[in-house]
Amino acid sequence: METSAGSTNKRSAVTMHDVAAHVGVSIATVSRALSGNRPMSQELRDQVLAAADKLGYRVNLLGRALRLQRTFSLGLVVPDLENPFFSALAQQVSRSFSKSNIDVFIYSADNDIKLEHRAIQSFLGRQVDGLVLIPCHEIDSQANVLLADSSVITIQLDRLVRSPQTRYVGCDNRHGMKLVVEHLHRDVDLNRQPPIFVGARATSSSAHERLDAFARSLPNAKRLLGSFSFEWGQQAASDLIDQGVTAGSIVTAADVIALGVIAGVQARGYRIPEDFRVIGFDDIGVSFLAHPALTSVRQPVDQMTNTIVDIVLGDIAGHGVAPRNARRVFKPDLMIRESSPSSPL
Amino acid sequence: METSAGSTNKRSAVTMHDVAAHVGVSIATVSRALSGNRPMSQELRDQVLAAADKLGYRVNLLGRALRLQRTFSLGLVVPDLENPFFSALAQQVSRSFSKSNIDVFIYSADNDIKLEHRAIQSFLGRQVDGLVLIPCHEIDSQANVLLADSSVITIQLDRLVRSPQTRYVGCDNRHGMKLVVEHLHRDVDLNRQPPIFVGARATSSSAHERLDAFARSLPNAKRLLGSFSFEWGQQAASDLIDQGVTAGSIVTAADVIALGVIAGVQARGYRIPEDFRVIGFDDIGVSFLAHPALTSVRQPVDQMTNTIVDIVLGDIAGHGVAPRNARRVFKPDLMIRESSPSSPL
DNA sequence: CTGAAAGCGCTAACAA
DNA sequence: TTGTTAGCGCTTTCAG
Repeated sequence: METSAGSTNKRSAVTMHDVAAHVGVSIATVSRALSGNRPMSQELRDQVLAAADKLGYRVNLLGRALRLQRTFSLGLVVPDLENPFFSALAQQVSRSFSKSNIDVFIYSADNDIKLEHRAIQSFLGRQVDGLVLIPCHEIDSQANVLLADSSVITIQLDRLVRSPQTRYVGCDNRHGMKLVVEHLHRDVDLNRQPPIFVGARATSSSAHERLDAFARSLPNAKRLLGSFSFEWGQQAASDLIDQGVTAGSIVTAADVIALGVIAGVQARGYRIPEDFRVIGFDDIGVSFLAHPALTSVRQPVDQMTNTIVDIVLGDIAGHGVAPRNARRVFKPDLMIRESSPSSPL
Repeated sequence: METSAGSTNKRSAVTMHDVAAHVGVSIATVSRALSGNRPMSQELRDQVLAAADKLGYRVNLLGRALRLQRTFSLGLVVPDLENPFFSALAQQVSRSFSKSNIDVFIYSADNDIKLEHRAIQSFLGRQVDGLVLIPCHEIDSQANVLLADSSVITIQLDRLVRSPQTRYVGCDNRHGMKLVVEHLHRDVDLNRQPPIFVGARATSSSAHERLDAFARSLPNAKRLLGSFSFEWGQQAASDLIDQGVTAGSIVTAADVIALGVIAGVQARGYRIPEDFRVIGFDDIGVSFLAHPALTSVRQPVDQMTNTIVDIVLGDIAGHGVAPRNARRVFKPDLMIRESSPSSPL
């Protein structure tokens, strides 16, 4: 009576031995019948298949993997699923692999370097065929990335740890920021709406590069640095207005920040884009929530994730893979919308 | 030269045999030293540990799992990670299990019943210790849920497939809607701002229950049904205004819809809450993006996910688990904010 | 075309 | 305390 009440899950699944016994053949025959890539008599195969179906046989992928030294799986470690950009990326990576025979498993590190380590250890221990990492931190994640890379093909996505010898797929952040700056010079009266940068502290490569590119182009512009969050954008807007700023072209390091800025600006009664222009970065995830619609740098996510598929499948097939230090960086586009239109105001 | 260029990942990992040989003991000793739960001499243990460390040994969890018939893993299948409510749920499930020794792996079904099936097959084949499912579809997912439930402890989260005998953890949608209706009766001039429901077609139990509860309480109210998306909310707002509606209390079936309604209403120049009140459901994910802040029914997500942990750990430990048909439903709260304040306008 | 047997890496029962 | 061995479920030589 101490056993589970009402639970009748069959933990001891039916194995190939059961199927073999049922038909009266060897397990080798069952294996061949199921895999289908060895010559054998059609009627025996049909018999085996029927028996497998009848008994409810399901292959134990652990046994197969142990024998094959392949798991047909990929681990994806993301810093935080509540960040809509990362969840959108995760979704897109999954979707790109769904056309292949590789299963993508997502692990959220919850912005915790220890959990990130645990995720990688777990994936490696489970012998994934590849690993895609969006590192939590530009410095602290380095050891984690190297650990992964030493055991299995690993690709960093979006963010890049300081380390020369690891594969990376991402977008050209500097180019994206260049597009933004060109837009400002071309379409904006910068005397009336001077540029202001609301970014994130440089704890990740994307924060780093976007800030850097902006600062080089517009070294005299005001810069505020916080985190990749809505709250920070909101607060930055509030701070600016408290400082007496009543107009400007606010360039942000991410759409989530831009959404916060918009909310903060509007809450204080200013208009977008008449008083403040707002420009985002990423153009993915929830950026469609912005009102007015957000001018933003669109990352070429499809290209990025398809490239990852190519690299991983290439490595598995074993033919001339991207070298270990390959950096595949794609050029983003600027999507001009209402929050910073292409005409001076 | 046809081998991978520059790739030197060691696919053949170091095993217990290597460690054993290095120290000059049997693999059993290595196993005992590493697991640490068998009596053995301290110095030998230290020796083994040192060797394991030196050689870069990492346990192969496939081998262990095959032997133990346990994987210390849980599969979580979500319909769609781009829906911020589901990604927030996934994050919270992960977080709740991070305190345990169970790893949570997330699989996105991309709202596709075939992919959902593949995810479940993959998890079952990989012998997960448990499965948490947010089914894609109230009807079509039934076979998938039953498949899962027949092999391993499985818990449906948030959405419930039509089937009597499966475990479920969720929130009391009818009670949540009741709180909303009470709020309307108590705080709103319903002659000036009559109730309107903007929901989702009843293809999932949550859509179903929320609609049903609203319709029973306010049978004469206008009802519009679409999907769980921002776009639908936006369009519904637009449609209403096109129909000549200029004021109302818009009750939605989800925050994502509410955000769309807010955008749609504001785009047409109406004010919230003076013209239209807007009330959400879930209060999780990106609902903080709303401006004005969104009055919403808050799901008790912590309670829900902690309950899942209890059920799963209980099942694994084998002591008197929740029966197979257990339904654990938690009462939500109404969070009253600016989009529908507690005073008539 | 089919079967016997080895072995992927691990743990635990049994011996010593 | 330590070693030997069986076996978890599978695929694949190697014989027949």
